[in-house]
Amino acid sequence: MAVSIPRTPESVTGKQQRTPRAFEMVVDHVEQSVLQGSLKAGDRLPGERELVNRFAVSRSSIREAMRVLESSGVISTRPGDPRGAIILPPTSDPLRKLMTKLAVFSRSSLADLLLYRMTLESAASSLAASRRSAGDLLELEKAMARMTQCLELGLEEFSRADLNFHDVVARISRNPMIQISGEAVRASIEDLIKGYLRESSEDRVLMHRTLHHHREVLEAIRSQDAHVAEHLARSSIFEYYGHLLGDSDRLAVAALASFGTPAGSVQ
Amino acid sequence: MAVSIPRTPESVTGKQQRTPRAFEMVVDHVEQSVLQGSLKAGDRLPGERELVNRFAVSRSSIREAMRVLESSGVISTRPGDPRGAIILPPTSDPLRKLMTKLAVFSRSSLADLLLYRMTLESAASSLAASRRSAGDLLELEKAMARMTQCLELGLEEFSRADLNFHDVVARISRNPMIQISGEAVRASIEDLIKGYLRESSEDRVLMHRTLHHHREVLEAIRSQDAHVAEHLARSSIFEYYGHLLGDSDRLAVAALASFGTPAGSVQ
DNA sequence: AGAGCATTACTGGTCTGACTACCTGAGGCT
DNA sequence: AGCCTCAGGTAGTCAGACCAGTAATGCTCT
Repeated sequence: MAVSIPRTPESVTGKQQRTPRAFEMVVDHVEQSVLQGSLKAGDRLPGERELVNRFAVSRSSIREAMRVLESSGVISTRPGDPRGAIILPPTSDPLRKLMTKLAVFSRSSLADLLLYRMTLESAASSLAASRRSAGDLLELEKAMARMTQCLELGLEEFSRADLNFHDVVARISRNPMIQISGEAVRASIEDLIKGYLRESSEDRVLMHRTLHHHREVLEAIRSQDAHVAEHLARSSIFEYYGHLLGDSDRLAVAALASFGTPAGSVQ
Repeated sequence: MAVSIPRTPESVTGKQQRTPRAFEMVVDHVEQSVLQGSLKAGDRLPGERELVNRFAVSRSSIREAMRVLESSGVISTRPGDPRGAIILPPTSDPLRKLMTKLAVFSRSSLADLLLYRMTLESAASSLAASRRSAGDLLELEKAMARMTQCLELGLEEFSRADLNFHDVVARISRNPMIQISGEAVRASIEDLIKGYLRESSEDRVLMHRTLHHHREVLEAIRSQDAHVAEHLARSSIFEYYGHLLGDSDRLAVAALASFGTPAGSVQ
């Protein structure tokens, strides 16, 4: 009998890839199951000890797999829960964390994130205008009302209500990717400028102007004017955050913001 | 003496958050170290057994932390390496993977993905027009040339060259987020329509029309006309993939594609 | 001395078995 | 019905062991 068989016939491929680790098998299998629909959001994974039997690996390996799946937002675990890990619906949370991390590590500027966000918000507004139902309009009005209430509570509360408005618009766009990416970049920007936003005498002016912009966006969505909604969304973000940018960055962001300006109408 | 102290004074915040787990301490500590610069790319972490001493947790917990850090691209490990895990330079790789996963898990329709992609590509083209250098133009020409060569090699090869062109444009936009999201959604779309693209007698027409569109985009970037570049990018994607959509979807996508049409110019 | 090679002393990857704190659901109580 | 208790099983954690693999050490040969 052959004594020493090369682990894999990679001598052929030439691509020296490492021996797959035990936990990777488990991760791949679960991800594939979610992908193929045999595991849906809300479903439960068997307990760790049961997974040990199914995959024929030790509990350590199972647990390492759980950590990886958890960190990419596929599952969630709770100590003591006899029902096992739960499959999560796709959310923006892990994306947000990675985005923030990358933004900080690579020193990518606030301008980069704002450009990305303007792109997404304007698309969301455009789609929302095309697809909004009567009920959606009510939700938007509610979000507007919340912003109005927060006028008195300071910039921080107001910002929260502001973000909520954008969340609603993104939801109405009915495009999961735009929605999730939007949530992630909004949160990431918040993480980054936390602290930069200090009390200022101009806060009231900024908040009122923002409120006005949002009202315009809402009306564009109401009248299902996708193009106007798209344009307004861009400029409104620029108006809100532009003052945080350096001169050169501001110029670049303004250029993108100006796109779609209806010839000789809104300003 | 008090007998039973609440684990944390969260009774105040009301925000019932779970007891931090052992491996999370390790993850946070390493991430903070990288963030604060005390750990730079290329540095080595101590071996797992040494980390057990430093953090006073078991090796299992250390290993779970390693898996999390690995999956978010902070470190890389190799079996048997006596120098310990290595700190990786920040890359967009994990973000791209997560985004791709999200695109697949969210079960977005082709129309959803196309809308998302049109949004990103147009933003990338706009920025590329604003920021392109002379060298960038050369790269774009090279990508164009490759597409021209692939005219003879069939739709599959041509599509690859097409995607490459978009990659180059995205790179020139110099916005990491737009670039990464673009890569992810392009890959997802390819996965989704793989197989749907079958040989057709109209392939040559499609390819030539696409080539023409890309030439227009390139010229807009050359003349630094951001608005035209943005518009052309949208419509060119629609032209390329539109025939794969159902009627209602096609209408919605066309609506977004039409945004920014310069009044009474192109077409 | 310097190049090449076997050895050695670790490493990461995996497994086992144990303990604790905790959650859930069943059954009994009011 | 609603509340409480409690048993069973769970995730989280730990200690200890083994294996396959790496790289630096020290040795040999030239």
